[in-house]
Order: sequence, then C-alpha cells, then structure tokens
Amino acid sequence: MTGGAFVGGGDADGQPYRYETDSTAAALHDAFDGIDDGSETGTVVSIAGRLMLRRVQGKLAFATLADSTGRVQLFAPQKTTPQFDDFTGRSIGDWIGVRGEVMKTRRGELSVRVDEWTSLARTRRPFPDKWKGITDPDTRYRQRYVDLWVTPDARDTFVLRSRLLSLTRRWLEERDFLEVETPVFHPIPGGALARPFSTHHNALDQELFLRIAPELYLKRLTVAGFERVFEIARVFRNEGLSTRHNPEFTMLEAYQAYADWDDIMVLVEELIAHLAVELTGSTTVTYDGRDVDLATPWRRATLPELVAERTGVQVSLEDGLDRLRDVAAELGVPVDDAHGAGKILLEIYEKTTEPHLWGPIFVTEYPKEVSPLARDHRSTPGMTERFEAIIAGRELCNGFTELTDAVEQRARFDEQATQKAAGDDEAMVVDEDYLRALDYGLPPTGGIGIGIDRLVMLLADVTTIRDVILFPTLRPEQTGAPSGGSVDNDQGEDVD
RNA sequence: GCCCCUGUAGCCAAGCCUGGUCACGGCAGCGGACUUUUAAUCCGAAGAUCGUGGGUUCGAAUCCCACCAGGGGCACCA
Repeated sequence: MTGGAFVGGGDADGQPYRYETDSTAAALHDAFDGIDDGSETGTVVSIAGRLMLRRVQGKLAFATLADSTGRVQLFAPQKTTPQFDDFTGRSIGDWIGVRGEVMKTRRGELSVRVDEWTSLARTRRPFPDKWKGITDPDTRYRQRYVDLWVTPDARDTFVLRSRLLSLTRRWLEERDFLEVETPVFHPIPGGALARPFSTHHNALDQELFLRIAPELYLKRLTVAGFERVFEIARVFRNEGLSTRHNPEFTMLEAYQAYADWDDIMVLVEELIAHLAVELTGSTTVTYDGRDVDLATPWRRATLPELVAERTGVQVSLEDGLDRLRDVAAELGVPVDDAHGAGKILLEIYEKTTEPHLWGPIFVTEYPKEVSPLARDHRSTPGMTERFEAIIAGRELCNGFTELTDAVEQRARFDEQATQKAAGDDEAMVVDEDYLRALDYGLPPTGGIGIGIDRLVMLLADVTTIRDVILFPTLRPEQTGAPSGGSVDNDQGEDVD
C-alpha cells in the first residue's frame, strides 16, 4: 500500500478556500421530483459534493453527485459546460461544486445542469468498486471515511445513532432531567464490576483509571441536590472484544430522586418505545429476522420465577448454599467454591434461562451478593431491587432502587474488598469519598444504565457492535514501516 | 486465552480440494469512440512481493509448519 495507491497528480493549486451552496441533493428531490420529464425549472442552484458515478458519451456527460443528504444527477452538455474536457476527466471521488439550472432529463432523472463548476478537492486514491463497495470488514472499519461513501447502510446507521442520542436528550430534558458531565479519570474505578484501563498523570504522579461507569459521580450529584440527572457517558472496560463488546462504549445513566425501581422501569420502557416509534415508525421492530414488540408495558418477572419457568426447578436464596450447589450441578452449571448462594443463583439464571429470553422483559430481583450498589429488596431477604431489561435476547440495561445507606454501603464495599482479595479483579474498591457523600444523605433514588450501542444495534437491526461505532477499537495497522523509534514520546517541550 | 474460517493489483474476484505453459475476469485509473445516460456501452494499453517467513517437491497461489492481520464462535461483561 505504498506508491502504487496514488493516481493522478495533485492539484492543490487553485483549490478554493470556500464554496457557497444554497441547496442539497435531498432538498432538490423534495422540491422538484414532481416536474415533467424533459422539463426545465428556471431555478438555478449551487450544490457541492463528491462525484460518485460518471457516464460520458462524447458531447454529453452525466454524473452522480453525492452529498450528506443523498445523490443527484449532474447533466453536462459539451455546448454549455465550461472546461468540458476537464469536467469529464474528473475522477470518481473528486469533490466539486456545481451551479446550474434544475431540470429533468428525457428519461426522467432529476438533474442539475452544469452551467458552472469548481474543483474543490481531488482524490489521489481510487475509490472502491462502485457496485460492490468494500466487503472486507477490516478495511471498512479502518477506512471508515471510505466505507461511509460506498456503504449506504453504514451511513444510515450512524445517522440513526445521532438521532437516537438527540431524541433521548430531548425526551429526558422534557422530564426535567439535567445533562451533566462527570470525570472520565477516576482515582478509584467504581460503579460497575469490570476491569479498568489505567493511566498515569505526570504532574500529580498519580495513577488514574478511565471510568467503567459514571454511576458514583451521578449519585454524588443527587446528594448535591440535582434531583434528576443524566449523562451520556463514554466508558472504558479492559475486557475482550466481541460482536457485543467494544473496549470503549457509550452508556446512558440517569438518576431520579424520590423514585424507586418501578418508576425507573416505566421510564425505560417509555423511552425505548418512544425511540422505536420515532426512529423506525413502529413499536414493533425486526431484529435479526425476528420481531420484538416494544409496546408498553413490558412483562416483569423475577429472576427465580424465570428460572423456574425455564427449568422447572424452584430456586431461592432461602434454599441455602448446599441446596443451590446441588441444583447447579443438576442443571450442569459449573460453579466456583468461592461462590456464595447469590452468585450461584445468578450463574444458574445466566446459564439456563437468560439465553432463552427474547423480551422485552424486565428481569427483577437480583441477589445482594452480586449487586453492591442496589438497595435491599423491601420484602425478599437477600435480594435487591435491581432489574435488567432483555430485548431481542440481549441485555440492554441495568437499573435499581439505589442503596442510600452509608453504613450498609460500607458493608457492601467491604464484602467486595474481600472478594478482590480472594482474586476477583473485577470486584469493587472502597470509595471513601462516595461513602462520605452518602453520609450527607442520598434521598430515595432510582437509577438506570442503558447500553446505547446495543440500543442502536436493536433499532438499526445490526448484529455487530462495530457497525454502530464509527471507529471501533482495532489492533494498530501494520504500516510496513520498520518498527522502533519514531513513536517515542516527544521529550515534552513545554510550550505553555 | 481456546476453537473454526479468511488473506490473490486501490476495490470486487476466479484459480487452491485433484501442485505444472506469460495467475481468469470486472470496477476504478490511463488512451480512444460515442449528444439523454442510470453499475452507460465499445476498443486499446497497463497494473500482482498470490499476507510474511520457512519447508516438501524437478516444479508451490495451490501441500506442510510457524508467524502476522481480520472475521465468527466459546469464556467475561453492557
């Protein structure tokens, strides 16, 4: 991939610094698709974009211009097109600006006649096959700037993602939620059970962790009196990659004072149903060839109920550790000696039942042992008021009535510390400042974390997370350049 | 980390199982023809360390080994 990739000569000379447009491909189609074949409009417009196709036939040329809204044909007769030979010699992929009358060809294709045109930028690399595009996933992800031109679905997915974020913000703001930004650098990784990335701050000579969740900072803000807050947070987890996992991903977290898990479940189902209608036109969406009906209300069922439904075995924390071990063995679920009753119950659910759920469904009541930030269930001992939503067979969110009691929270952290000492490197660390915040009083609060990437996957009907992340995490590309040197940290000239 | 699959020009892609004349083609790019095309069409010339390194063989894109990169699955998580 060296010299051979370059074609043509660069002609940065004469490239303008700006170009005035007054229309777009989509706007032209909206306004003029109804005109008669072979007619002219008398309307002159300026548009700009990339040349994607070209059909030259001697003294008449057609081209397809693509901009961010779509495509429109250019009509260029030799008689009226300035520098006609130069125009027909443009490469596919070149950026041009065109000014001319809107008209429709005899064959009924809406077009802009090229009365004036300006080269805006040339491509020095050939564009992919105009029909097949790029099929190699590696190339698509590494060269997304090309992929987005030649893979229409890719562009649509990212437009949907943008609209989803915008709609989500608006929907929450209409309900008096305040969008906030909390630190990405955490001195103590917290708010979830996951391995963090770590980095080092030179001036402070301190290890910092990239956040695995914004949860503890958002709840600090509830202590601070922001009664409804949310953050659309990029979070980072130092774990494996898969079709459902990227090391950096986006999570929506929202916290509502005076609310409990029931309120939050309603919030989640209403938000997601709303997004489905706005983005797909219906509460029924098709995912991976199968329908899922997101109309509210969604089913709610407790975790032990669902296990019983699936396996026919009644399970409960009250059965005790030995009985649960036996059940796990019966069902062929491997468990660790270090696992407590709660962890075993969760393992049984995850191995036997969760894979068969399609949803949408709220799975409620998770064991305390595996839910260190959730509040004790108001009536079921050993369980918490925690729920997850399963939609289209995928875990989409995790929410609960928040644990507000500082003494109880310290006990939960201590339990986590014990697990960490026992070798669980995803266990939490005691966060003294968070405990101090709780000491000041956290009101009853309900909270939720929603995996935005997975929500986009659901509504865009794509099955790999890399198709909803513009630049997914990949190994560094082999450039062919000899390794060593060149990327050492510059010896930091101070310029401030 | 384990298992399976893939890697042929800028892009798409045949050949690989059943080793054997200058590695089949298409798009883009280059030269030429063409005044209503729609992946325009037609003619011409050109473009390839067959992922990398070893091995087997008279002979390797093809068979074997290792490595690199990517995809899918398992495991962990959202």
